[in-house]
Amino acid sequence: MTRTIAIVDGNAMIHRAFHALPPSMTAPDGRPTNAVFGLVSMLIKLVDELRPDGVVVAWDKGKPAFRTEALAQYKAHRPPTAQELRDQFPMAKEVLDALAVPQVEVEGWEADDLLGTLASRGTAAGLHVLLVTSDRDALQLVNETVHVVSTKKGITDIKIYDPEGVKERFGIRPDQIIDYLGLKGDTSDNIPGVPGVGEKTAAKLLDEYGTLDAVYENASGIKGKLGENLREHEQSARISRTVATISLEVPVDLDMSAVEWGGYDPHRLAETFSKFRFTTLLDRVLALAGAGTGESDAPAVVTAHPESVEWDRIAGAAALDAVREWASGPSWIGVALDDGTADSLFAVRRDVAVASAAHSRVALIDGDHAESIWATLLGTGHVASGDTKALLHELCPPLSDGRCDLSFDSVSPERLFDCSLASYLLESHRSSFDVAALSADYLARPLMDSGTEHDRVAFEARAAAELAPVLEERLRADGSLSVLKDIEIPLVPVLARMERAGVGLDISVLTGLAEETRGRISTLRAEILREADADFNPDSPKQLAEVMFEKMGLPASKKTKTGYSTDASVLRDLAAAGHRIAQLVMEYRELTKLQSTYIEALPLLVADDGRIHTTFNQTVAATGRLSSSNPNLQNIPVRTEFGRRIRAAFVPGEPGWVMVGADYSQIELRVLAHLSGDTGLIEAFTSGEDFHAATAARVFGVPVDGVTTEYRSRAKAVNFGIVYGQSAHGLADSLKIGHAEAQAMIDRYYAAYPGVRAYLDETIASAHREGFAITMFGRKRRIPELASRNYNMRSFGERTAMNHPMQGTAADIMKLAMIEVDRRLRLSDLRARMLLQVHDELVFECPAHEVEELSDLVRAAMSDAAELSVPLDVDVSTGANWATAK
DNA sequence: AACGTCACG
DNA sequence: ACGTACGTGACGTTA
Repeated sequence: MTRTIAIVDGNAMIHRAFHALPPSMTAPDGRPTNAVFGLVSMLIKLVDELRPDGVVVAWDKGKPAFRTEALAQYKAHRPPTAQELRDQFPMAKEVLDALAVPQVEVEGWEADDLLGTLASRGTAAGLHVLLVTSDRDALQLVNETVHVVSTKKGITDIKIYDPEGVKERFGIRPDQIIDYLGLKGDTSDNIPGVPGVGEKTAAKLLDEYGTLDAVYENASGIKGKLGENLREHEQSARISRTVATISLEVPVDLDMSAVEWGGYDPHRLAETFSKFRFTTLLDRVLALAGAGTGESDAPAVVTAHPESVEWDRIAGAAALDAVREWASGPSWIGVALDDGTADSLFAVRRDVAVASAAHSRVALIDGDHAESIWATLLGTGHVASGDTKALLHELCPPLSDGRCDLSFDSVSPERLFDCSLASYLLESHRSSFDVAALSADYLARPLMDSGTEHDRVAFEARAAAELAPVLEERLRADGSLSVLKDIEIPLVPVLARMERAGVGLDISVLTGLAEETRGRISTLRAEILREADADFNPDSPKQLAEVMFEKMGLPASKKTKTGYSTDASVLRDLAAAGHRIAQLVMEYRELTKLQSTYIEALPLLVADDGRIHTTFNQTVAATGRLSSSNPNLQNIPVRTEFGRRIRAAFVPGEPGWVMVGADYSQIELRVLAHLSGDTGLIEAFTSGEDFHAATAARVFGVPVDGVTTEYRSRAKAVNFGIVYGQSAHGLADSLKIGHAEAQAMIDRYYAAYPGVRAYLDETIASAHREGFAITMFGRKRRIPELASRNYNMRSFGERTAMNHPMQGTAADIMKLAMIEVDRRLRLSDLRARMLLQVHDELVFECPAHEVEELSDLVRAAMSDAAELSVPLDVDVSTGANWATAK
């Protein structure tokens, strides 16, 4: 039997343990022991779960010359290790000695390099090697017989990386890791990489070109800011790669084949552990006795869960036939896609698994033949999956001109079931909606108890087939089935089309802004340092707080968990008091934020079709709103003049086309008017007056034409407050007025709109009774905080209960509107396309001559999306870019 | 990984 | 005597 040796990066693990555990545990002499305790717990867990035959711990001892010579600043800016941790190194070594775990360190080498060297020797000696480290660099060493064990959250939750695992997590092969690190850099080690290149871009480049060298052979052809950055920082990338490369040739003296776990002297172990007060750990070690000393050779007993007996698997022509047969039936069939393997530079082949619960069978369809079954599956089958939108994207590959063949127009929502969406409606705050988690919670069994990554697709398809009827019944019992069938599922193809369409980005607009901004940022930075008379990093809130509140002695007002706050409200007050540094930092913050988040980041995300494709997430926001990521196109700047110049970079994709924006006006407050039935509020929306002014008139008891700007802006703040679940403190903060004054305004508001008060009181009462808040369309949000004995938690729950029906109903209405707009667009002859949704706004592009027809269509569909007791007004505007279509 | 900060509705 | 306005995602720093 092949022996397995675990090699632990002692430095990485002890650091992780130190930060993960509270410093409360101490040895009898008062020295903290949290890091040692964590390191040893992790070792015990490792031995218990993975049963290696031997364990070795490697330590840093200096830095290798090849790294510091290549990069003088390597790990140079690291703050010195905390004294509380430094004290624990000798203790850790003593405890490991007592455990009879061999420890290795070699002058002038880091633990990483020892891991590399020992792994390569282990392989040569025919051993299996587990590298235990939280350091990503080690992933370059992964192969069929060397795996990396990494800790996830905390220190005892572990993840094992084999070559497939690396591919799955990072999108690249282990042998590409050093090139990846060369491109991406590593801030914590002070390795620069290429500016603007992060995880995503590095993986994409390597996926496309294979190696760093190949990237540079083709660098001249890479366009935009990315190409520029790559060319300009080639040396940096190459140096970074050198530094990130782990040595396999450290002169270390250790006979791997002699390493064995369990050779400790129990008496000495008991003595050492009691010295550090590790009594619970001692019991755990002794309970492991025998592990690795013979018993571990016995095969582990795997008890299969009675319900998880494997279904039949069929492949090839039989699988295709079976799928055709199942698709004609009325039961849900489960479908899952694998992660795909790159066939060539352009094509990714993704295998498909299709499962039928009625037949207890899974059909495995090879990616090469998948295309032929999609039409059958989605044209006639009842398809259940964990990610319907992904299936639709798979079905709708981009055409060579970058457009999409909208062949899934024939897909009927009645024949789609999405397990993630179903469970989202049942428990919108779940942490995970993937099929594995749903299987555990709704089928009461793990997705798979054994098997390789390749089997995962089959198990997923099967779980989807079994989950669909279970979830459907749960939703029906909960009264939430119609939200799934009438809103969420029909929205899926709409979102798929929008994602696929993408939005045009004029990079030259951003390049222009970048040039203006760069100079201004460095000037501001220099001025800040001069004003402070100190050299520090103004990007660091911690350093900034130290400089402003300690060195310069400015008055600190607000606190955060970890120290003094330097946020915008603090800076604004300081600037108003005449402190120039605060003014400078405010401007610096505004520019660096826009620079790093938008101006530099967006051009890197332009796809081959010249457009940006976001992802709309349907299971993230607890209220039923969508969210947008990679990139987030729902937070593109608009509030400042400079911000709007960024928004102006979003343009139509074809000459002669324009952008069209359509916004709901005050949708949440209109929903409140409807839900509360308050006659005053309804009147405010039907009178045709400016809404906030009308509120001011009522609240302050003046005629509408006597409303001053000050009154109006106060009324506006109260209106906002209502939507968020009013509190006097919050209002006082936002208006910078006293608590009593804020309370008085709220009282006047409720006096003016008594129906609102009654409605909100009843909403809270019902949420307490039922445990959830609910929208007009039946979307529930569970609010467990309402049952809390903690006042703050409970208050939070009550604000949530008030906010959910307004934010959630508005989200429902917008989703219904999108479904209807999309339907009408497809029925029309218009070439117009819906591109983005920003909560109360939709963004389109269309040929200039279609503007009028599109505007009418959109306005009508949005206004009619729900029947309220107030009109749903929609503002439509058109422009050459998104900034002017506003 | 967690935190502070800030972009949006 | 407490202490917050509701909902998101991304970036840079820090530990």
